[in-house]
Amino acid sequence: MFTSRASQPRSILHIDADAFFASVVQANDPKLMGKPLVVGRERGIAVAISYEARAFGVHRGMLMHEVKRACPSCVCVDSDFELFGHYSSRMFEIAHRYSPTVEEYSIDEGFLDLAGMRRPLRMSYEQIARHLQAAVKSELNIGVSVGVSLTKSLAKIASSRNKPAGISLISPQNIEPILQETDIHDVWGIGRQTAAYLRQLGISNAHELVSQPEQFLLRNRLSKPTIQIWHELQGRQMFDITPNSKQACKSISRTQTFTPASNNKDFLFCRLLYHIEDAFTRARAFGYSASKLYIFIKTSKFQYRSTEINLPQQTSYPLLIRQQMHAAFERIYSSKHLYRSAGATITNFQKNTHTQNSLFTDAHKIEKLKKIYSLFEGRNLDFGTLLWDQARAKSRGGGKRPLIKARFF
DNA sequence: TCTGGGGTCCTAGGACCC
DNA sequence: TCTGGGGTCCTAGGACCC
Repeated sequence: MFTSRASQPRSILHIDADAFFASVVQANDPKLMGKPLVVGRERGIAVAISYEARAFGVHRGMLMHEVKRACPSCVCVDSDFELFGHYSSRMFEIAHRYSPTVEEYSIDEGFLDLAGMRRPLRMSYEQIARHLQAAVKSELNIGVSVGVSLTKSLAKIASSRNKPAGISLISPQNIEPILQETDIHDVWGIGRQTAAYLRQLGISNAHELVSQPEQFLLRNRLSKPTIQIWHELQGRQMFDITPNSKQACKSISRTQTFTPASNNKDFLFCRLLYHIEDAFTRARAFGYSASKLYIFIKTSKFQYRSTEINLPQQTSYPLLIRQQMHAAFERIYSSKHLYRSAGATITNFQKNTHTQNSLFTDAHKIEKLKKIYSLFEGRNLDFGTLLWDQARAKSRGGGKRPLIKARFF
């Protein structure tokens, strides 16, 4: 195996599926192969677009009726995340044949550590890339683009150079012209804000960034991630490959936009409760309890008002903490604004090994709550939904018969 | 591009303590 | 009692990613 990897130059491969969702749908239904296709019908906006549809000018975020206008022959389908997940797992299974160290970065892209792999595989890096690409094509019938370079950031640039079905290697010999061709905003981790700031400083491509001395970055107060990227683009590895054993997520969020925007206090609070319940339902499915919540409401001008709630103890049942939730909501709500969405994130998870022994409630009460919750879960209902329905009925003036009479807040 | 949903990580500034 | 300097923790909010 690999003993002294640290002394070897790093070599990282980035694999990125081409139009993944659309490709999977096509691979799964050969009649659709080669046809313009859009995934995401259920939400009314195009989420994934096949290359055939892109040729008609269809792009991400387009409304479905606009898609139909731009490309009448376009086939539109719903997302099928089970199917996508299945193809994703198989793609990463294939990737594991070429390296024991694979990071599943997202459903459709990943990183492989290739250091030390040329000899056991009896292949050059370029051959490894070609074999991997060919294996995915022949076994799954989906196209991937592959980039190989010294760091994750450079490998990302490499894989994006010749999409679709591209293969690209960035070595110390060809690095400079490639960075010159790479717009600063196309560098992984440089978003709109940082790109705009860098342009102000006279930096518009990746090469201009790496040509600056570190002092320049410090003087201009660029953030830690930007400085890490600056190192990465020069071949110095800052971002490790972290093989994910598919375990723990760190937080669970739920949010939804509503129309029209509203400043109805009850309605907003009920939306929050609904999302908190939903997040906890998910957490319970993982066997998690949480001790920190974030709640936020977003104004019609896209400004966030948020706050956090720290619980004295892990919980799986948010009904136990509704006083804290209401107090937190009072901190962020102002009747002066209209709000377009509300959401919640729960975090600081612990695996539930045994039932929580209580500080602020007793075991009997928890057992009772569990029963109530399981009843709701079985019926696809929860307190949040009921409260929301109640608030909606109220805001329509039809609040004669509240679904729940209890005083929650 | 007038903007959906689910994530992760970083930072500035205040509170608090020594 | 007043003051300065520094460390740490917490919170709100940004920025970015897919």
